[in-house]
Amino acid sequence: MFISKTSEHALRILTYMALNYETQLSARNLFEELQIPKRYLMRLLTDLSKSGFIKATRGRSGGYVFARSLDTIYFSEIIDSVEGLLPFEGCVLGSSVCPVDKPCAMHQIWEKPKQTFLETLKTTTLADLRSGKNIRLQ
Amino acid sequence: MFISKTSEHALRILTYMALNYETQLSARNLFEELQIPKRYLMRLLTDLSKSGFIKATRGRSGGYVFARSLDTIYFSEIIDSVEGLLPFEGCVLGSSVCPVDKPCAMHQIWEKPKQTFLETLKTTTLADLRSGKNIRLQ
DNA sequence: ATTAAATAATACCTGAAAGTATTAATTTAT
DNA sequence: ATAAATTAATACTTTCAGGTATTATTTAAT
Repeated sequence: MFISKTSEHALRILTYMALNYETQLSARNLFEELQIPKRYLMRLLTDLSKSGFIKATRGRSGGYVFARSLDTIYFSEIIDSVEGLLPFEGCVLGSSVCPVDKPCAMHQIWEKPKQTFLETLKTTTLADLRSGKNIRLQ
Repeated sequence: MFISKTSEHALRILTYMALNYETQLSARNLFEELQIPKRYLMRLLTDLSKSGFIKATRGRSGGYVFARSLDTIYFSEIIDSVEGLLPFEGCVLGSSVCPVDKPCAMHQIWEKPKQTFLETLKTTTLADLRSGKNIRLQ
């Protein structure tokens, strides 16, 4: 729950790569480290290439490295590219159930933690993991 | 996402019932108000009966009323009975991926909003909806 | 007694996400 | 040139939450 398994995998892949961004990593390397189902992992890597986060080198000594600077890749963008951020931005009970003029019972309960979560996602980059800089919490 | 559709339905059912707790409501009544798929709604009502939140009266003038006082029913208990609270209490990337001694990349990001959310769930009852008392946000 | 209107139990269906399989394309080492 | 090691594309399979269908049971009005 909370985030899809696919987003979960994507985050694990990219955060691991971020902590080792100097080195090109192959699908095999990542599989050994992350234990994400191999074929699924390979597909996700291709997806992440297409999305422009990483770039692939094919052929015998191929593998993946980041296509962009780490400090430009926000956690929000990663989730957004995989499953979209919209579901996180609406109310827990969905926007149709929770119109602005008559908020649902969960609205207040969810509003604050949601904002905190989204804010952090939108202000934290992969570079923040490396720098050891404390991740901003609110 | 975030909470399952089934929890979503359960919350909508119980919060609506809470705002009308004086009156016995049938599945038909609730269907007309909530537009949850009829047969699914009926099954959920049976589940909520078994869980002890509401009690059913069968037969011609049957329907549902609360089985317990509203101020004893916490939002956390509702979600817990439907899908369990555990997934909400662990880390975003799952506890196997995020061991205590080596927290995952998302751990810090999620920790604070998670606590706020859970705290509110655990301290808010259905009675708080009726009383109009401001729901505690942190 | 019969019928209508309600809940209960249980088995089945469906669509989408997660995961697998197969084959093609690319590159480098030999 | 050939083979080995990699990524790419695409189609297939599996699983499960969400939703349906069917039939049984209970109760009250007539």
